[in-house]
Amino acid sequence: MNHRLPHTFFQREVTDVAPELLGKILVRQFDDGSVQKFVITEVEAYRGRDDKACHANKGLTTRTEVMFREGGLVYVYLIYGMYWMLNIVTGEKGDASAVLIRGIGDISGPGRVGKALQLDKSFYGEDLFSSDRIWIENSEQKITFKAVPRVGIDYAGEPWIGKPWRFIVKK
DNA sequence: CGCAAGATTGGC
DNA sequence: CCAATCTTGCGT
Repeated sequence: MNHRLPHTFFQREVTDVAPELLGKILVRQFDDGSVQKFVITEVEAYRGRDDKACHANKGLTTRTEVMFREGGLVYVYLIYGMYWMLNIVTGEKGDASAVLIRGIGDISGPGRVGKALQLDKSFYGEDLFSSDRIWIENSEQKITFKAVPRVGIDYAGEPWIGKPWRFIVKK
């Protein structure tokens, strides 16, 4: 029997949480009551204020405010005016770290993930343990993964570009 | 208050 | 290779 991951699972080092999320089950219950479950297949870690590729590196702003809270919350934002990125806040309060969900089930690409889950700004700050719309369930499924550099962050410069913080499930 | 750019995608 | 489309953050 699956059960939701507790807050303590997320309140750890983001580089530990990210790979462990692979193989876990992302559950979305839509407004009409239907439920869809997806296996998490690809994630990226964004590690707090020091990480120049992380939105929180510019300090606390209206947009990143939720990342500065405790792990276990949802951080969503609109990119390029059309794609909702789904992130999970990790670490202790003030860590400002998060995991970007880049792939679930057969869907690959963070923009398509947001589209499939029908995300919008109302998910900002959603609590993964108490929400009745979106949460993550544990899984005993054993998976193997590979770690490679993140994409789309050339502006961050080294050493951040080289960090192998993009985790992908191996088939 | 105006403007440039973004953790992307898909179409030409 | 570039447009779509809109919020945020920073400069004027």
